[in-house]
Amino acid sequence: MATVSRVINDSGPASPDARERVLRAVGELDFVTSASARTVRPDVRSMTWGLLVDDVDSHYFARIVVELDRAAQEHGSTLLVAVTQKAWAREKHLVKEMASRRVDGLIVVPANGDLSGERQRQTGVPRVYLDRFPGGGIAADVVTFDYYRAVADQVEGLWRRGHRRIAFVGGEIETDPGTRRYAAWSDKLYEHGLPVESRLVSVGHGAAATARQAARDLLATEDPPTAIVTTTGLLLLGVLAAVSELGADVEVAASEDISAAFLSPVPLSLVEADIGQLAREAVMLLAARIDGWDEAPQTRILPVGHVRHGYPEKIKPETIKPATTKPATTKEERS
Amino acid sequence: MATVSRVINDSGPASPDARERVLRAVGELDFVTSASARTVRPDVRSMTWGLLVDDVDSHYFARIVVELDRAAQEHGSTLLVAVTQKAWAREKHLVKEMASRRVDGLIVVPANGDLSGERQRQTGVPRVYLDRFPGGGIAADVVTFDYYRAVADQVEGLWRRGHRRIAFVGGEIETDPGTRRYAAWSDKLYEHGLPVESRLVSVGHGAAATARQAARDLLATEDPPTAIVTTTGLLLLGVLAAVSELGADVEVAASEDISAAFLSPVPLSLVEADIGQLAREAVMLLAARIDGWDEAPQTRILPVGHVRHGYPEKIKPETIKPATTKPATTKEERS
DNA sequence: GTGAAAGCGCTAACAG
DNA sequence: CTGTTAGCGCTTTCAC
Repeated sequence: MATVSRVINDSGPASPDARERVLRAVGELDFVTSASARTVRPDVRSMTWGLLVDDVDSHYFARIVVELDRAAQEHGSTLLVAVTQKAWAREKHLVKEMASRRVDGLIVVPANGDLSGERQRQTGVPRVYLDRFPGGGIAADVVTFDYYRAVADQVEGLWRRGHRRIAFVGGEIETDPGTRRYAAWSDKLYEHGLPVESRLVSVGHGAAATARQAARDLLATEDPPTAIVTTTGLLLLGVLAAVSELGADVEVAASEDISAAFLSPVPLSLVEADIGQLAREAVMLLAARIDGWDEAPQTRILPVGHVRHGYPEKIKPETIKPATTKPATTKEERS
Repeated sequence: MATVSRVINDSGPASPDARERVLRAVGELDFVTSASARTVRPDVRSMTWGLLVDDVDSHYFARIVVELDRAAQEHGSTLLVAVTQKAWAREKHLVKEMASRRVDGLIVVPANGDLSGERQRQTGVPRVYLDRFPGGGIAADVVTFDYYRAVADQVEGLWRRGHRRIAFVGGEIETDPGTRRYAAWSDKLYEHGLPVESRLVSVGHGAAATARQAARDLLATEDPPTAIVTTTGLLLLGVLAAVSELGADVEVAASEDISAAFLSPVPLSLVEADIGQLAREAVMLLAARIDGWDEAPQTRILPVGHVRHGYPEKIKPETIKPATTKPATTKEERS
């Protein structure tokens, strides 16, 4: 038995004859060693990492899976993915499940369902949070993009191009990264003395259909926005559906890239995030933690770029209304 | 020790006192049983299934992951996903890896890299192939959609709407499901006595960019097609990019659904596949195999629906050329 | 260069 | 109801 182990793992001496006999038998029997048995001992690495994703339906998360898989592979580890379906209970369950499988480390896109601090209960497995702050005020390693700056820059751009009524269509703003995006939008408006009116805001959307209805409603008012800032690719599609259906003349900005952006009927500015870099940063951090590195929890906020579609020839200056001369509404009016 | 095991798994008697003490200790220590240790014995089920996907970048595969995850969960198993990156070598490696992790069964979207029959070497793990025939002429359980019929119906529809020059822009046609789609297109054209000219065909595309160029080239000929049949969402985006850039007046059909379909500048007909059903069928089959069911390998070819966008008001009949009166070219002329 | 043996964490079988 | 024990497949240590 010991000889077989030594041959298979190339971990010790074996005579050419023994080696050959072992390898032949392995071939004939299609023998695969049991990772389970090997990792019974708590002191051995399983060379397996776990990734817990929210939901892989979105193109963005799909890319995260692919990039992390590649990064893990480069590191010599296998990545096992499980889907939390945006459910906090399921995330908790899967963390245990992964811990039970003796993964060396865990990369988690937090479900953000329960921020009561419950997340505190860390299992011993090293963990890096991806894309979102885990909430509950817990200190942990986090790698994410600079969504605040991304949205702030977009709003700034819209302002410079003359827009004075800029609406916001977003998802959940009580949890990250919705919080950051919403804050960027409202801070920028406030900074420029623009009214942060509640009728320019529609949030809490989780599907394209409701975002579409929201955009429709926004555009149907008597004083419609000349630009709409939205967040995920999903919501963007909803907004674009409304825009194209009404033939509305607005600019649109969103925080994710979509592959069909070139079909947009209106000027569109999107955020271009280097997901490969996100993955590499997370993997580097995780690998260090697994190796016992125990500095204080790290926060890495990666910069993003912007892409623009349908600029500038499609912009019709006459459709952009001049700035209102009314003073800006007070901060209290924010919804 | 035995009592602890019994309490944790609720698998035998334990006094209220013992139970309470055990549970308290578990809580305090954040104790998680080791799935590795439990599954050292080959006769126990790990209640874990493996899913090997090609590449999760495409929206279509992302949906497969989500649906299978849901189906596995309903069955009481956890799904572990790994990405083969369309590489046959990696698929082989990951099958071993999964087998080593003692998954109860495997759902594989075959990478189709090497059809030399190597795939024959089945490890003992029950396996169901998803979406594509594994190739190499091997007999195995397969669950897939009826891509032949899907494309045949689309071509038939185009014919009925008067199209007589119908091009094909596809991916790899030597392997499934490209083979089936290409065959459907060419069979239908042949059936209607239309020329299956090589200049109406451009295949082998794996990215939107090359499909775009191909569509550009097709549309730039002196006798351009009035309709383009394409396959995946990726290629469709390429084709739509060319169409919208040239302002071409063609109909387009594709075998996948894309969420931005409503933005299409031209009439578009897409295949609508019930991925939930695909997942459920695969899971049902796999569960049966795991339970020892050993009938002959099954092939399930699921029917698909069609969705149409931009019909019928956008169709301008005068742009559709009448049928050529020349006799159809011979079958030999197919490329 | 090889083999015997211990021990990883767990559960099933059995004895008390 | 509880505790002892064997054994799952593997690697490591140690003696030969």
